[in-house]
Amino acid sequence: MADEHLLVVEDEKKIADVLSDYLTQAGFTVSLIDNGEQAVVKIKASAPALVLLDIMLPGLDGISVCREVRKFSDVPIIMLTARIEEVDRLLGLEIGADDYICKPFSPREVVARVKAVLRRARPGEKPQRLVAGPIILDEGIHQVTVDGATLDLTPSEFGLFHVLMTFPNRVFSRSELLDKVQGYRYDGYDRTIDSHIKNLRKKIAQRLPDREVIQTIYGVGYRFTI
Amino acid sequence: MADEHLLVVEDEKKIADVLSDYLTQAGFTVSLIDNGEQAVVKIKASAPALVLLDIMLPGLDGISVCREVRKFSDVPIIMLTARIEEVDRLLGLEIGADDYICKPFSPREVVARVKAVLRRARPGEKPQRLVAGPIILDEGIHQVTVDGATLDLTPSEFGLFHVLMTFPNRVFSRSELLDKVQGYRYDGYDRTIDSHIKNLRKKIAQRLPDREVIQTIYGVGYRFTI
DNA sequence: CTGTTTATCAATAAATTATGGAGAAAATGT
DNA sequence: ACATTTTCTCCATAATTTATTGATAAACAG
Repeated sequence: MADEHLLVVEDEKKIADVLSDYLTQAGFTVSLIDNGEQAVVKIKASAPALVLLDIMLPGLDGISVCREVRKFSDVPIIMLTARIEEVDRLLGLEIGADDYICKPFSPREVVARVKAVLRRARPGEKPQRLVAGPIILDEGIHQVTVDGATLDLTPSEFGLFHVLMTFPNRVFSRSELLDKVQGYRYDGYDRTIDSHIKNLRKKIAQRLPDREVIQTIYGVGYRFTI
Repeated sequence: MADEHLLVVEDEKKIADVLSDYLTQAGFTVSLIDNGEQAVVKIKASAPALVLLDIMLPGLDGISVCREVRKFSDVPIIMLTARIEEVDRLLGLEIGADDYICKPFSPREVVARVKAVLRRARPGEKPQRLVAGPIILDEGIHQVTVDGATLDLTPSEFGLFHVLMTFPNRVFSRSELLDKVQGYRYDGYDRTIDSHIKNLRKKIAQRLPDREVIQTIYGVGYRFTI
């Protein structure tokens, strides 16, 4: 098995360690996170192959984490729940997870499910690349290239550009962009987006000096155009 | 956003007020109820578009309210809970809520979730494009095109044209147009609209020289005709 | 013809966005 | 755990865009 990187989000250290042990032994590389906020950040930054996500977490709960993540990534997510009845309810909430495992689970089962989900996720992969003229945004490797040259973007810049590129021509308001990029459990200053846009524009302009790829719609927001 | 009516069931006045403020600002109409019994009656009577329901209530608690309501209505319900652990418990109870938000929550999050639930609940979204002959107004990309050529409109011009185009042939008075476009100001000078109409006409005329798309009804106002 | 309504113009006011930079926060390396 | 680096957020202010207004001319209705 190729060396694939998994992220386990679990606050009970004992469970986390057991999972980590078995998964490592199965040939995966495993990172542990014990809270929701960090999980979202980590997923955005490290783009794991799969996430094992406990529902009960301190701070941002698993359901919210899942929702957040789905705003910027299709990474496979397996939810860990305390009781079987929960699964039905979860399915109704459309949170976008790929599988559910109930506690108490056998490590063997977890490994099997992880492999199953990975197998399922691999072939018909969703468009992990957004292409617009000379610009290519590759979700998988978390990288943007212009005419083949890589742009060195920060996480926020990447997230922002990703949202904009998913809907070319569509205008996004600042608060929409804030929501999509950082999640809505956040009270931020609209104008922070301006700063990121400024830096993003500067980096893009290094490679595409003549074109204004990100346009300002006065009184409304920003949009991306090829 | 269409003017939609929400019901907030919350006994802590401070929280209720904050919620009301933010939701109102987001364009919703909000009613407040501070106890469960009245909530059920109110929901039956006023058929709100969505209910925000605190779990801890004097008298009939939120869970019971939710169950009651589900006997006669599918109105979307978002539960407000004090602790994340409660959500796990609630998920098992199958009370029929559409989403859960834990305190303390940011108003931004609440607004976002309300919109998300409404979006999900809404069957077919409204057409986001208005078409009239060669003229297309696209709300999503905030753009008006005439025969494929883009018009560069200011926010007021766009808003004005949007209102006019929603009801072709209907005459709008100046104060009506002022209200629809800016919503908040009373002290506005009717004749301001004239200026905007002038500029709008000029921009449209560049692409449609022969037709008078915006007509003046002397002593009444303006109307849009194909 | 006369009073009223609308059109146009351009100066000024108001609102929005751009930008640079400082300090905070977060991530990273040791 | 600590120091270093990177990134994020926010603020002040400059630059830009849009809105408003009043004056005046033109069009309209009776």
